[in-house]
Formats: sequence, structure tokens, C-alpha cells
Amino acid sequence: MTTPLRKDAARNWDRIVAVARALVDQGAPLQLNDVARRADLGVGTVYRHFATPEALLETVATPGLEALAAHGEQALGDTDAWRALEGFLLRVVEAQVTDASVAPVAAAATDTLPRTTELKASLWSAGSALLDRALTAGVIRPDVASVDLVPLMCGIAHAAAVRGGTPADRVETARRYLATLLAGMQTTPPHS
Amino acid sequence: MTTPLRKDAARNWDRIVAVARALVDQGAPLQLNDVARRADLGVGTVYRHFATPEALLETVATPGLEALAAHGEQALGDTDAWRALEGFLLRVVEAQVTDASVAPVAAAATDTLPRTTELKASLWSAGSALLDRALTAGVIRPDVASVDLVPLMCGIAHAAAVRGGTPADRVETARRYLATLLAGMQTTPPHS
Amino acid sequence: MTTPLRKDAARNWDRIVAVARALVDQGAPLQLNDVARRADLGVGTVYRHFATPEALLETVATPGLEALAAHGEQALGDTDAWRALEGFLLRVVEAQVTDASVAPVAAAATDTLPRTTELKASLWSAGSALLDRALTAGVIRPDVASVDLVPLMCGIAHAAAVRGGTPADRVETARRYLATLLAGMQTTPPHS
Amino acid sequence: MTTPLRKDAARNWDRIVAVARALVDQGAPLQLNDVARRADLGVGTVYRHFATPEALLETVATPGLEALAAHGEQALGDTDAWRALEGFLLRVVEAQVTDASVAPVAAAATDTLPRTTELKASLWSAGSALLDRALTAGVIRPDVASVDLVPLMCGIAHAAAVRGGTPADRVETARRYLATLLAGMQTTPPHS
DNA sequence: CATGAATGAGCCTTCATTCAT
DNA sequence: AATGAATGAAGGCTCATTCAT
Repeated sequence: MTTPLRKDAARNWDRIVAVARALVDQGAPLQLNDVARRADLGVGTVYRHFATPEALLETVATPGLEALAAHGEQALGDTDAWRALEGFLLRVVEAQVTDASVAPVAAAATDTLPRTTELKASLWSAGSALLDRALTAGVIRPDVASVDLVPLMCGIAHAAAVRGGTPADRVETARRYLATLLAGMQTTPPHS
Repeated sequence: MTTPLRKDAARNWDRIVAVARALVDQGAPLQLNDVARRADLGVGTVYRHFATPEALLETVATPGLEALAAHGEQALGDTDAWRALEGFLLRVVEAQVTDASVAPVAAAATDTLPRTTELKASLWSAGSALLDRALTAGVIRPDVASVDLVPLMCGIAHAAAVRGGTPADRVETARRYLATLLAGMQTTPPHS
Repeated sequence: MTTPLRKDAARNWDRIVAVARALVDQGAPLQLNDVARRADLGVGTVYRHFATPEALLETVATPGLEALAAHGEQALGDTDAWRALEGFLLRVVEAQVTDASVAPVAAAATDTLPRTTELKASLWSAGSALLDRALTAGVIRPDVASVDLVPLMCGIAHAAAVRGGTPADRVETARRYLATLLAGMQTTPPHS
Repeated sequence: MTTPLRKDAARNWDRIVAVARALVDQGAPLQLNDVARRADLGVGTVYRHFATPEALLETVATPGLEALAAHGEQALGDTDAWRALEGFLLRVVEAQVTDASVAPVAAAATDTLPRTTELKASLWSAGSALLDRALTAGVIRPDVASVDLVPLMCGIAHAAAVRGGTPADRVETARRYLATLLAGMQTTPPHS
């Protein structure tokens, strides 16, 4: 797809992404100058690889999004439509709360990298398919459309962030919120 | 409460707040220099009235928060505990979606103005009281605590923003999301 | 000389000077706005009394300068010409080290208040007279002229400030430095 | 010692220092924005080279301090302990009176650049060594300690500044003041 | 390809001074 | 006389981006 990078260029790419990852984990803003200094590279090099801070952020978020997309694919193999949907949404929420690069990318209206667009579309369609199956299986009320899924997960992640507490608290909070929301989507009494 | 402002100072205060309101409505960031220029006032004047952008934002949000607090008080008079809670939460969500100054102030962990703290406390306690009544009335499951109320409303507003669309669409979206969430909180079959 | 102030104006004048004195003692810069706030007066009032920060500083320094001038007069009554000169210079140096308003006013090339000019002239002439007497008495070598006296005292105060330490240390340091300088001015072996 | 600058960067560095030198010579305050404008460079460039005005001032003072430090080393080779000390102190005083960047840096309690700290330490130890030799030679009374040397030179420079006159006058004044002070430090009758 | 110096718009903030009330 | 709101020049600093080396 892309021209393979020269070995040293690939090493630089990795260093940049690693530094960016570390910054994101600390909650620090991604400034390309700053990234360059920490990666011990020239600014120009960073700009060559990532034209904007957004592109770098999306790159940092990519593995997380890929894992979600992969889980989405796999969930379609689950014979229990409800459990499949629930598991998928839980992963989506957890990823946002756990990995600070995911939430802003998931919530962004526009993407910078084609790969990001692909992955988000993939998540979208996985959600859509899982929702359809749940509807077909009659375990869910048709109040929620497939386009609502990702926004709702972003909302839950945001709610958990507003609620505050330690990272672990937030994961716990997000799970509870998701459970309540799912209870509101179900036809039947709570699944568990 | 506060020393009344001199007439001219009051006029400037109003102009500043009006300019800030307009900027917030456009989704523009509040920069005090920018506000000063647009209000055709010296920077110093703006700084005299509002020491920080946050103070100005909170001031812009104040009427909205006051209306919510008033509604909260009033809701306690409703004999239908469920309807009272639902109505209150709906207002909270609508305010956030409708007035761009409300969401960030509601979501902020710390306040700048004492008035903001008061109003947020008032919202908090109104929510708490309404939730308690609903629990006592047995119309709600004890999965959600009073401290979850505001975060959840922030989450819904955020979800509606991520979902996108026109302002009117977002209000509609937020209402649906709230309905689903409430359905998940209810003991009894959906209210509507 | 000056029109007597109305009673309330006099009270304000006193408050301003007291606040300024306190600021100077803390080593804080004299800002008229700041003084006004601390004195709980309008800025305009402070400006009416003191047109510039320098005028206020000179006013704060005035009692110290008056005490020095008085001492100078009195020293002329001392029959021991050397002791009179030494005592005078010691007072001048101590005042600068002890009272932060004195050094800058003494060192300034130009004055704002006529009263300051008067007092500085008085110091000057006292020093001059004491020096002349010492020369006449033959206890001093004619290397130092009367115009050098105040500059040298400023220099010693500055040296003590550069040397650092607690306020008490600086007084001690300044005394030592003065003693050494005086030793260099004497005809005869050290007096004490 | 430091990574050599690129040619253009070196040229800019020179321009900045030259502009700063000129400002200091005029007695103007060093403001980085102002320096940038006069050097016809972007502010950022100036900030890249000198993070603070103090760093720039110290850089401007460096050649002067280096010359003093070199003289200090060399003075230790003089067999006449008194002449060596006197010559050294004279240079220190002259430098302060002649080069407006030296006095504030010498008087400052804390340094910004490591190089400045080095040079000041070097001056300190040269003075200390010269003083020790003079004490050992018995040409000086032990009233003055080595830590007093620099403060006293700062004091003399300050005294000369207060005394006023043309630059040449001030050098002359400072020499006289130093001679008097040294006379006060000597064991034996005045040297000249 | 990599480098990193240079840029400069743009934001923030302070403070001496004026002048309408 | 007193007040204190208003002013706005002035200075500080950051950071995204470009481009010569």
C-alpha cells in the first residue's frame, strides 16, 4: 500500500510514535516540536512523517482502533447476538477510557489519515452488523440506530471522565454506565 | 450581594458578556484580548471585570445554570417522582446541547466564581433529592448514584455533539439518548 | 510653607505614607495603584498627593534624611573633629543599610520634591563642614573632597548589600567597610 | 566546549550580542523583544539563543569577566604581593566603571550561565589568593576578608557612578576611591 | 532524507496615568 | 477632594511551520 520506509526512516518513525504515545499517556499535549526534541530528532523529520499533530495522534490511536476493529469482526462469530453486541461496546468504551488517544479520534468529525477513516468505518459497520443481529434476534428495542452506537460510547467515556477518580475508577464507572444504558436498550430483562 | 456597579461600568460589563455570549454561540474560543477588541474596550477593562477566560465563561453560563437550578427547585414540588426526575434531567441535557457555555462549566472539576460553585451545588442537590424520591417511590433501580447524574448528562450531551447534525437535530438526539438511559434506570416498564 | 491639609486629607496622606513605608520595608516595588488598594483609597487620591512613585519614595525617606541632617548639625558642636566626622558618616551609612528608602534617594542624581533637595543639600554641607574641620585639625589627608562623602557612603551601603546576609549582618559589614575607608583617610594611626 | 553553531546561526548570535552590547552601553534596559527588533530578527530567534535577559547580559559581560580572570591568573606571577593585589583590584573596578554589563553581573547573587559562575569563581579565588599573599607578606592588615573583595569593588564602582561626571571622570574617581580604601587596608605607610 | 535555525503571528498580562462621576 | 473605572501601550512568551544547509 505505502512505499516501505528505509530502515533508518522506519526507526525514526517508531521513535516518534513511541514518544507521542508516552506524551499521550501522561495527558500532555502533542506538540511536534516537543516530540522532536524528546525523540532527539529534527523538527523537520517529524514533520516529514506527520504533517500535523492530528496525524500523529491518529497514528498513536491506530493500534487501539485496529484492536477494536478486530474484535468487531470476531464478535460477529459469536452465536449469542446480545453477548456479541455487549462485548463489542464494552471494548469500545474501555479503549476510550484506557487509551487517551482513542477518545478524541473516535469523537472527531473529520479524519486526517485514510487509515483512520477506514478503521472508523470498520467499527461503524461492525457495530451496525451486531446491532442488526440483535434486532433480528429480538433482544433489543429499535430505539437505537447503528449510527448512535459510537456516539453513545463516546458519551459514556466522557461521562466517566467527568465523574473523575483514578484511571481504574473510570473504567469501573464506564462499565456501570454502559450496563445501565444497555439495560435501557434491551427488550428482555438484564442479560447477566 | 455585590456592590452595584457604576452605570458606565455596568454597561461595559454587559457588552463584554454579550460579546462573549456571541463568541461562545459561534463555538469560538474565549480570548480576553479578542473580547476586548470586539467590545471596543481596552484590554484592561475586560481584565478588570473578568480575571480569566474561565470567569467570563462561567458568567456567560450563569443564566443557564440559574434556570436549571430554578427548575430543580420547582421539580421537587411535582408529586410524580419519576416525572420530576425525568423532567429535570431533560432540562439539564437540553441546556448543555442548546447553550455551549453550559457543558464545559458543568463538566469542569473546579470553578472560578463562587456563584458557579453555588449553582452547581444546587443542581447537584436537586438531582440528589429527586433521585432519592424516585428510589423511595420504587420507580428506579439503585444502580445510579446521585453523583452519577451530572456526569451522565454531560455524557449524553457529548454523545449528541459527536453524533452531529443541526442544533435542532442534536436536541432531538439528546432526548432520545436520555430516554434510553432512563429506560435502563427504571424499575417498571418504560414510562412513555 | 505648604497649605495645611484638611483633616481627612491629612489622614489619607498618613495612610498612604504608612502603606508605602511597609512596602519599602518588605522590599516591594512602590506602585501607586497597589498603594491605593492597600490603603483602601482610590488611585486618584494617591495621585493627588503624590504625582509619581518617586515623590512617594522621597516622602517615605524624608524622616530618615531629616534625622541625618539633624545629626549633621549637632555633630558640628562636637569638639573632636575626627569623632564628629566619623559619627556622621556612620549614621549616613547605617541609615542607608537600615532604611531601604534612603539609599535610592541618596544615590539619585535628580530629586522630585524640593524638600528632598533641601535635605540632601543639608547633608552635603554638613559633610563638607565636618570634613573641613577635620582637615583644619590635621587629622585627615586631603585626598577626599567633600563632594566625595555622600557617594562613598552610598558605595559602602551598596557593598554591604552585595555582600549579603541578614539585615543585621549588613549593618555590621557596612561598619567594617566604613572603618577601613576611614583608616585610609586618616593622617594619624587609627583613632579608636 | 559547546556544539559549534551553524554559520548563519553564529552570525545571528553575533548580531544579538552586538545589539545588546550597544544597548547596555547606552544604559538602556535589555528587552529581548527590543533586541530582536533592532537586530532585525524574529523574537523566537533571540529566545532560542538567550532564554532570558539575564543570560544575554551575562553573555555580553563575559569578555570583560574573562579579561579580569586572565589578569587575576597573571597577577599571581607578580613577585610584589601588594602591587599584584592593587593591580588586580584596580582592573576589577575599572571594568565595572567602563563596561556597564560587568557591574550588575558581578553584583548579582545568582547566575544564569554556568560560564558566568565559573568566571566569577575564578575572580573570587584570584582575589582570595592575592589577598592571602599580601597577608603573608605582612603588607596588609587582616581587617578585610577575601569575601569582601568583590563587594567592595562593586561599592567603589557604585560610588563612582553616584559621584557622576563623564565616563572618564568616573574612572578617575574610582581610582581615587580605590586608593583611599587600599590605604586603609595597608600595614605600611601609603605605597605611592 | 534529515536537520534544526529562523520566523512571527498571536496570546497573555501588567501598570502608569487619565478623567468622568 | 475623592473615587475607581477605563485605557492601551508595552513587554513577555509560545509554538506551528518553513526552508536553507
